[in-house]
Amino acid sequence: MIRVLIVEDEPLISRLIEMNLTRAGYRCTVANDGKTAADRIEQNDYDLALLDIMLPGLDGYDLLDYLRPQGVPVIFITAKGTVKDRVEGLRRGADDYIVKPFAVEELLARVESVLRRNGRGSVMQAFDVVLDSGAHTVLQNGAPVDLTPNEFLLLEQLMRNRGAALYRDTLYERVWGGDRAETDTRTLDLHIMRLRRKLHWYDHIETVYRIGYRLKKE
Amino acid sequence: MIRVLIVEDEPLISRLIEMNLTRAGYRCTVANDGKTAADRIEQNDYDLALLDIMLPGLDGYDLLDYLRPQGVPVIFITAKGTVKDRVEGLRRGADDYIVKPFAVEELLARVESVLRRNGRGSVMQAFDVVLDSGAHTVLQNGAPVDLTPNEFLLLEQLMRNRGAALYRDTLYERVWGGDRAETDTRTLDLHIMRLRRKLHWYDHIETVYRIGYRLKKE
DNA sequence: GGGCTTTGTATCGTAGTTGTAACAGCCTTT
DNA sequence: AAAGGCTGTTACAACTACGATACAAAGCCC
Repeated sequence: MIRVLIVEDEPLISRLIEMNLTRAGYRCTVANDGKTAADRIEQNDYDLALLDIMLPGLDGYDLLDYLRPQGVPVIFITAKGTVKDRVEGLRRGADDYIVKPFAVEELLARVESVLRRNGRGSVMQAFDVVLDSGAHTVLQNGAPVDLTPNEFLLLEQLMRNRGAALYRDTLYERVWGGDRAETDTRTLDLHIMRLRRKLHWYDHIETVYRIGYRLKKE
Repeated sequence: MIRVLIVEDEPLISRLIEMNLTRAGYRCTVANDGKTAADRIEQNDYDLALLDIMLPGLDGYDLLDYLRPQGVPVIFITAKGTVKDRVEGLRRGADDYIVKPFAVEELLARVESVLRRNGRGSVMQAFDVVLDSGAHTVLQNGAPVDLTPNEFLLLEQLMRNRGAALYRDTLYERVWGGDRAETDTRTLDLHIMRLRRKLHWYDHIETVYRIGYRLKKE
């Protein structure tokens, strides 16, 4: 279980973050000001902290000083996306920053990326496979499976959206990058085939004709 | 149940949208201005928001900033169909836009398309059949039914507009694409037949002579 | 640079899907 | 009741999409 501390004085924002991270499988704690945040930090171990810079009482920079010695990675949340703020945050040792307003995808991506860099990630399971996005490992029945980077990304997408039919476009976009608009190549099919072969998941990964692919539920 | 937030200050328009979406099976909430919309957003989870850009108080762009972080897809409703507005809306992260005045069919089509792209398929039920547009599956008495893509789309249309007689033109347009203006082929009848046969729905799908087809209500 | 892995294109075969043609039967109007 | 248009059904041929293999290009690690 990955514990995340959210320090943010705007309830609207903190609730958004909490909701989305909780839904993504993280355990969240929210603090509205620097003082209570410091208390929480003293009493608990966190795997990640999201800090608003501008806070009543102790500000984000102060909290960073508490957290860094503990080895807790920090992502700053800042309203002003000025270069100055950004540089200042990173200079002081933040792992990343995110500018309000932000897209939820971006938030999740950064959280995951930071956790990954720090050796922590979310763990997903489907059938006989356990995928650890932090450690970048895939185990099948406890035995490691050797996947290439793209195969890993593809599997991650399928597992993250288990049961849903994912459109070819969507998969191309999420695995190969947003600029890619290919629908006429066999690349995706090829990678699906390689996944099926490596995992012996010929039945578990279902083809949805003319739509895309879907990871069986159950 | 799919929840849709409609933010629109012209009662005539908002009522029109609400009526049609409600009839199509969505649960709607209407807000007349940006402030109340923000309140609603805070207190509820929505699966989709339809935002008029020009609003008293907070405008559509402001609301977009609240909604995007939550992962709520957004469709802008704009009076001015200028290229500039469209681009601006999409650039800021809207999923789609629709220009006033609009056809109801277009509205429904865009709503559906956006929901689908965002993986929020609706689950509909009629008689012994459950259709999940997200997973792209159809179950009859719990057993999966194998439908081809066009059969699936056709069934989806019938179920979404249960009880209403759908014109042949309308069905052609929604299933086969808007550019198609064929009324002289047997294609639609053929697909209706295939649906009736696969689902044993000889009575449930009714023929409306000279008009089109209708899915029986009860 | 050499050998390895990874990736993507080209290609072919196959399975699944689709629509037209053709005809039979039905509905409605006159 | 007859005529004329509409719909139901079948069969088949064209078409599209996917699975699979081989191979070449690109990246990577010594």
